Order: sequence, then C-alpha cells, then structure tokens
Amino acid sequence: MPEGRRGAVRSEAARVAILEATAALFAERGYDHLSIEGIAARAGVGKQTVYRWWPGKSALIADCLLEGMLLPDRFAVPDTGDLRADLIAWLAGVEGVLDSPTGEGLYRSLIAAASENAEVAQRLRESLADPRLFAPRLRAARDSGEVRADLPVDEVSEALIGAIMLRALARTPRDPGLPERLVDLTLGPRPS
Amino acid sequence: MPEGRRGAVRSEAARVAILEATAALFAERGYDHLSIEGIAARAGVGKQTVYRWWPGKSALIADCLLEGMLLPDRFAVPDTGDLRADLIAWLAGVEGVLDSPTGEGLYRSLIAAASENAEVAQRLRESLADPRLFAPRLRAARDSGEVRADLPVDEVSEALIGAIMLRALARTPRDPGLPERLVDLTLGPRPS
Amino acid sequence: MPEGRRGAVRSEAARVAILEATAALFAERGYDHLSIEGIAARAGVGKQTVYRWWPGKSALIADCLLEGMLLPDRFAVPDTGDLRADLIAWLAGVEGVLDSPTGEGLYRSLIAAASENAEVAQRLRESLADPRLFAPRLRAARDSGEVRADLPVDEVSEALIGAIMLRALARTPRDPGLPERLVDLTLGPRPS
Amino acid sequence: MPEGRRGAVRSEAARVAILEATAALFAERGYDHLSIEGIAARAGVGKQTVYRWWPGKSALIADCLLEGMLLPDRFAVPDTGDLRADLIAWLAGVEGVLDSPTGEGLYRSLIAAASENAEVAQRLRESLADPRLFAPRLRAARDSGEVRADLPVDEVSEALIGAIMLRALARTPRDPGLPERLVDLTLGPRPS
DNA sequence: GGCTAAGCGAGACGGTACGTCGAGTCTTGGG
DNA sequence: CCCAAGACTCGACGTACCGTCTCGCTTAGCC
Repeated sequence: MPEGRRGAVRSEAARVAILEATAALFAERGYDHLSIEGIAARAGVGKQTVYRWWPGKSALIADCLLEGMLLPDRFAVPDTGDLRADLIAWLAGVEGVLDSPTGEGLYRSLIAAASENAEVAQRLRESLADPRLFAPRLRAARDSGEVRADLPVDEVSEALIGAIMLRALARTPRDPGLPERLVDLTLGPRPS
Repeated sequence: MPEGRRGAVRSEAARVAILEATAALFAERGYDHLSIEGIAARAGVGKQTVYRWWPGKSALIADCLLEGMLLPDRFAVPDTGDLRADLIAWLAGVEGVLDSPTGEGLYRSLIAAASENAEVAQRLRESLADPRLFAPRLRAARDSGEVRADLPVDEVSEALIGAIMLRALARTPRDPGLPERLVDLTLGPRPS
Repeated sequence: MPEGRRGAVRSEAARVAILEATAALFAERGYDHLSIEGIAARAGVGKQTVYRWWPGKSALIADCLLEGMLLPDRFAVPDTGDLRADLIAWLAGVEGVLDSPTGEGLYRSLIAAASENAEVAQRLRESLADPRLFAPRLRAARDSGEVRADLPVDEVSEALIGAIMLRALARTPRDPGLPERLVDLTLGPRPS
Repeated sequence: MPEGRRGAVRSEAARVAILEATAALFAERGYDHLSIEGIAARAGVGKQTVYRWWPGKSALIADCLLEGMLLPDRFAVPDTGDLRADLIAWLAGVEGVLDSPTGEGLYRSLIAAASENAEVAQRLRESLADPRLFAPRLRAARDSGEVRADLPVDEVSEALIGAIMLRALARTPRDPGLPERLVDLTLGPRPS
C-alpha cells in the first residue's frame, strides 16, 4: 500500500511535452540558447512545472538522452560474426550523425551539456557505446585470438568515441575512411 | 608611408589585464559562471574595452590559450629517442593536469568553451598535441620499422587526446596506468 | 464571470516603493540624473518590475504627480467669496513652492519632464490649476459683473501659470508682489 | 602687442560646423537624443574640439540661439502705430512656429534645454520677446492712455509668452484666435 | 460530498548579465 | 597649440532568463 499521498498526480502529458520541447529547441538552437523559459513556453507549461521535476536544463538533456529523443539510435554494435566489420559499421553510424544538417551542432551541443552535467556525460557515452555490450564482445575476441592478446579492452571504446568527439569539437570535416582507420588503429594490424 | 591610421593606440596594459582576469576567473569558477562583466570588473576596465576587441567570452578563452595562460605547458612530446616512452610521458603530463585542484574542472571548462568556439577547439587541440610536431615523429618511426607499417599516423593523437577528453567529460577517476595502456593500444604490441 | 486572468497579482508594495523612490530621487537630484536603475535600487526592486509597468522615467513622474507625491498640494483655488483675493492667495501658494530649498529646481525638473511626456504636462497643469474648478468660478464672476464681461476665461489660468513657469525657467528671483500684479493684469483694473 | 600666445588659432570652420550640426540634429531629433558624439560626427570634428569650447550640449543650444540658428526670427514686435495690432501680429508669429512640422517639438525641446541651462532660458526669452524693445513700447502706451494706467508692464510679456509655452508643453492644438484673446486679456478691454 | 493536498498554467517578483550607447578624458600624429 | 581620430573608464540603458513565489483552478485520495 502506498503511503498516504493525496492530491493530483504528476501529469504525463506535461512531462512529455516538456521533453519534446527540450529536444526540439535543443536541435534547433543548441545547448546554450536553450532556456527553461523557452522550453516551458513551447511546451505550453508553467515554469514551475519544469522546476518541480528537474533541477535545470542539463538534467532535461539527460532525460531526453535516456528516452532516445536526441540521438537517432542506441548505436548498438551489430553482430554479424565479423567483429572488425561490426565495429566499423557501428562507428560509421556514430559518425554519420554529423551528416544531417541539424546534426551539425548536435554532438557539440551534447558535449557542452556533458561538460556541466555528469549524468549527461554518462548517458551520452552509453548511448554511443554501451560498455555492457561492447567489452564482452572484445574480450571474447581476444580470448579466441581474433585480436591480439594484449589488447587493453576497456580503452578501445574510449579511444574510438574520443576520437570522434574530438573531431566534432574541432569541426574536422567528415571523412568516409575514418571508421576503418580508427578500428585498424585500435585493434591492431589485420591478420593477413 | 603608413596608411593614415590616427587616434590613440590600443592599450597593452588593458589587453593583458583582461586576459589575466579571464584566466583567473576561468580557473576559479569555470567557463559558465564566467561573465564579461566580472572580467571587466576584475581587470579594472570598462566593458566596452572588452567588447571592442573580443566578440565574446569564448574568444577571450581562445586568446588565453594562445598565450599559454590556461594550460601549464605546451605539452610538447619529449624526445629521448624512445618514442613509446616519450608518448607515455607526454600523455601522463596531459592527464596529470587533472591532479591539480584547480585543474579538476579545467578540461571540462575548456571543452565547454571549445564546443561553442572553433578557434578554442583548434588551439586546445594544438596545445595538447601540436600536429606539426607529432606526426613527423610518428611517420619517421613508421618508416624505421619502430612501429607497425600500416599505422594511421594522423589518427593516433586524435585517439589519445580524445580518450583523455572523454574520461574528463565522464569524470572517470585518474588511472596511473592509463597513458601506457593507451599508447600500447594505438602503437600496437610492444616488440618483445 | 471575469475573463480568465491568472497568475500572481501585481504587488502593491512594489508599486508604492517605486513611486516613493522616484519622488525622493526626483526631489534630491532632479529629472535628468534620475535613472531607472537608481530608482529600482532605492526601491529594492528589480529593474524589470519597473519596466513591466512603466515605459520610462517620465511616466513614473506622471504617476507621482497623480498621487500628489511631488507637489505639496492640489493648489485648489480657495473660496472666500472674494475671487480676486482667492486667486492671489492661490497664485502665491503656487509660487511659494519656489521658496523651499528642494523646491528650487522642482518646477524646472517638472517642466523638463513635461517637455518629453504629454501626460506629465497635462497633470502638472491640472495640479497647479485644475480647469474644472477654475473656469466655473471665473465664468460666474463674469456673469455677476464682478469682472469685465469680455474676459477670455480659459486663457486666465494659462497666462497666470505660464508666467510663473517662465519665471521659474529663467531663474527670475521670487517677487512677493507678483501674484497680485499678475491677477491685476489678467482680471483687469480693480473696481475702485 | 598681444600677450605671447603660440600655436594654432581656433578654427572658425570647426566652430560653425559644430553649431550647424547641433542645430540640424536638434531640429531632427529633439533635445534629448542630442549627443555630443553625434554632433561631432555630423560636423566631421573630434569630440575634444567640442569639449574644448563648450561645456556641454545645453551650451551649444545657447550659442545656436544666439546665432539665430534655431528660431526663424528675432520675433521683434512690429511697429505700425497700433500697439494692440502689433502685439497680436507678433504673438501670432511666435505661435506660428508650431505650424511647421519640424517646429512641432521645437518649443518643447527648447524648453527642455532651458530647464537645465539658465543661459538658454534667458536667450530663449529674449528671442521671443526682447524686454528692451517690449517694455518701452508698453510704457509709452500706458503714458499716452492707449492702455489702462495701472497696467503692470513687465508682466505682460511674461504672461503672453508663458501662456504660449504652457500650451506648447501641454500639446494644446493651435488656435487662430488665441493671440487676439491673449492680448485682450493682458491689455484689458478694447476701448469702444 | 466535502476536505485537504498536490499538480497545473500563468505570470509577477528580486536579481544577474547581457550587449549597446554616450559621457567626458586622454593619447596619438599631423599642421 | 589646434585639430581629427579614436581608445579609455564609467554609468545607464532596455532585454533576456534565472529560480522563487503567489494566484485561481483542477484533480485525486481520504474521512
């Protein structure tokens, strides 16, 4: 039995409207230029309703990430049996977000949000490369001799994602060959 | 004959005072919480003098980076003849900034600044790993057989610096063994 | 049913504090030198609260006039039965404001405010000589033969107040005989 | 022999350009909205050259008045022998300035300037009704019995000009019969 | 069914900072 | 010494949002 809460219950409609307004404004105008006031207005909601449930705009972004409203996909590593090809395909997907016009500043804005909110950073990282899926695959490949035995597994996704982010930060133009080169770099030379 | 520039010349004292105030406040309170108003007050300068020469706070950070007022060093890769050891030492230096108390949020703040200003991003990247110094060393090592022949040289520093940044973003705790593992990851297995 | 006004209601405390601060600073430092910023600070109020309800400082002065916070009195024409004496007494009162030390620049400041805001001008004029009280008295006196039959009633207060204002503008020193001479001038020769 | 002043002499061209720029901007945009900066720019002159010779913008207005650059005329009372007609004609001229489109705010702007600068007030008053010309005419008329014997001569122009100014302040619309009624009011009933 | 909470849209409140304008002063270099 | 140009410090402008706080209304469990 729930403890005796009385009164109206949280409005799901408001919650969704707020997150959708956040995602829309985030995509339109970037993380800075995002204002609680603007979100509330766009969502047709009082400011207090936002502040009642979230401490600030970075927490809103964290929730949007969690609901998959900002990144197109969960970017899970596909599993065709060929690890190297799977990683390249996945990394190409991650980098491919940069192609869309709205996606131009998307990563940069997410990085800005992550820099002031640990939860955003955590969820952003998991969205791009979920360690729970990533590491076991790599460990298995190492054990089976598919990749070299001394591969520092945990660092692989950090290096791959980190490189993508650094390039997004520096506005380095898209490079179709990049995913393959990065995977080559981290997994070591292809067995010939 | 110089073209007819007339009128008082730009005050070097003001320029320096502004950059120093920027660096001090940036270290003290981070990139957000940095305000032009606060910088001008701390520098003993009118706001207009800031706006006359810089379009906003991100441009101030870019100039501070250029003058080496934010990062302790140019983080050049040392040259002892042992490339692998040199890279590890350099990377340890880069990561070591995180040890200092003020340096806790330093990288995160720089990343925030970089996310809204391309020049900051460019200069941050060069401060950490100047490509003009970095790549030639690697190419030479590749040619001499010191590292594997198919090493994608340009991606090495991206992966290394990217990994550090990603960990800074995610507030991953310092790990003394990290530099070595990252260098192992990118340069491939040590020749035994 | 009232139309659906919702949200918090206007704070009377803030309204009064702002008008009082305006009146105090106006008396202390004059119309120019009056700043919204100063008013808000003195009233302990955000600037936005001023701008929400008044478009600028001249409108504040208009409201202060309406509330009788700037001019000591409504300067109504007394009614002792002797019109000529009443007008002289009233005009002496109006001119007497110039005696007070704070009142030195009071009229000049009010004139400055009136010159950029029609409402101030209107209310200033009514404060000094309310036409709704003034004209009927004069008309009755004309009908009863107390003053000459061709007296242009509406112009009387304009001439009287106008003369006072012109002297205030020109910093002409106070002259105790002035009210009587002006009334003589406008009402015509005393019946002997 | 002049005392030994050395160096360049004041530039008449600059002086005139400044006054002309002042008059033009004053007519275009009114007394407030008048800025030294704008005047200097319009005159093609350094700000310092303005400040070297005038203490502020009200002094510039005073000089413009003196040079007749603001008011169309000296508004001298004509002399046809018929004093009453002359006064009416003169007063109609003074009031007629209000007809011109630029003249709409001209008086109000002059009043604003006068309210913060005694010299402007003095010169404005003299421009409209020079006491040196005005009073003697009236005194002669009083002596010759043309107007009543107890007329307070000095107050006549004050009342006439004051009434005009008060109406300008209050934005009272032009009234073609006004000059005649005001003269009637001050000079007393027409001898029939 | 009435009472008491809580949530809600709205929006006023005291603040901080924004980016701009203009004030009045000072500094250059040329005449 | 004057002049045009223009950089300087400083104060105020009017605006945007912040995060908090009433309002009056609706919604829901509880007596």
